[in-house]
Amino acid sequence: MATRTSIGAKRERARRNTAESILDVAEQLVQSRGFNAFSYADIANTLGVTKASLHYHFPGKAELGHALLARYARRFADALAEIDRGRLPAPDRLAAYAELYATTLRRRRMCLCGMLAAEFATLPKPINEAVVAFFDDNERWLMSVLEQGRADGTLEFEGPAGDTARMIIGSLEGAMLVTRPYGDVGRFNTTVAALLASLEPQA
Amino acid sequence: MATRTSIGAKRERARRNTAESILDVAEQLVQSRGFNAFSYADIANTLGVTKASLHYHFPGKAELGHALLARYARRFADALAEIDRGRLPAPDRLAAYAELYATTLRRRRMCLCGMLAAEFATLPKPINEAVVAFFDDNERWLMSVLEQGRADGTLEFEGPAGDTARMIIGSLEGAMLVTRPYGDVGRFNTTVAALLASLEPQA
DNA sequence: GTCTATAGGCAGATAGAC
DNA sequence: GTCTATCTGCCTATAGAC
Repeated sequence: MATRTSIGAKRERARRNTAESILDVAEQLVQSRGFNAFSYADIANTLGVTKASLHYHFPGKAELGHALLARYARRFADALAEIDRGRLPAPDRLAAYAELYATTLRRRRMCLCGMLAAEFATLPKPINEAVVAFFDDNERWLMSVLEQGRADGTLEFEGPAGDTARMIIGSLEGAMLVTRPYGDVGRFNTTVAALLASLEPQA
Repeated sequence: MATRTSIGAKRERARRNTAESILDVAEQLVQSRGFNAFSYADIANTLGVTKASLHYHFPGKAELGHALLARYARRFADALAEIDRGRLPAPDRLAAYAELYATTLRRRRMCLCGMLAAEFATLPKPINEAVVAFFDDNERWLMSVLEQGRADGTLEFEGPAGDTARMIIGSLEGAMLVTRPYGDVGRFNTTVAALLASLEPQA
């Protein structure tokens, strides 16, 4: 049968590249405008193809969104793994983590999951579940950094590490959210500096 | 001429009440679903009137949104004035401020301006300007509380009060944003507790 | 003030040719 | 894989009767 597994490797690569291009454009649109504020027509016009063509790669908007989120979560996990690879002290890992957000903001984008969290009440269930999973992953990673930092004395905070992890995620997402209307990254940076400083051990 | 000033006071009141009801429903929809995810049809169905009737009170969605924001900002300012009226110590004022957010969250809503900040790139200019003005107002109020607290020794923080004010706004907005997918207000409360504790003078 | 009726556009989606 | 053509439905908005 003429399934995808039987088509040539070259074509398969082309198909994947098209799909990736679609996700690239969709990602930019969702992160800057929101899931409910972009259409297949937007992507089609940007790429110079028709809407029908997009439906070949992603049957519907829900599937596109889910694929988008899966890729985003994978990349984010890779970025965290890359930070870990450096074997940096805990405070430096936190700074590197915050820098991931700053980079997104400099591209005038909101965190994908922060945007989707705002639209949560209107999204398909699979997308919602992936959003929660994303935050859970972030929380776990931060918890381990925080606990390590507290153990070796490079970080200082009270209560469960999970609470502080949640506070960090919330603060970074919120700083992004409020900063974007001002278009001023400095606004974000001062908040991050204050946040990281509050976790430093008292002299 | 048959302007609004010439109609009876009774009718004028009825008109205002209808307009208020429309704003009530719109507010609920925007805060839970977003400006781009509700329609005149949603409001009309909820109130049991037709879409055309809504257009009598608010010519278009942009005007409705602007009126909504104006009312919200006015009420928020009133709430802040009410907090000031109590002449509480600075830390208590901050707690009361955070409680405004908590109340919104308990009603399963996002801060109106936090939601609109997410959708910023897609909104009419007048709405965007009102969103920025709202955050500016909040920042000013927090600044004065923070400075007063630092002066009388009830609060402790480093750097300009404006930076800490921005951090507080961002943290509260972000905590709301991330908490909503979990539907667990406790998540929000732990962040707020940590935030307020970090501003307490060191023992 | 609220209604019916309707315009005009864009959304997401599908069928079928190439 | 991408196209043209088309469907259906919902959107914002308006005209005009009551």
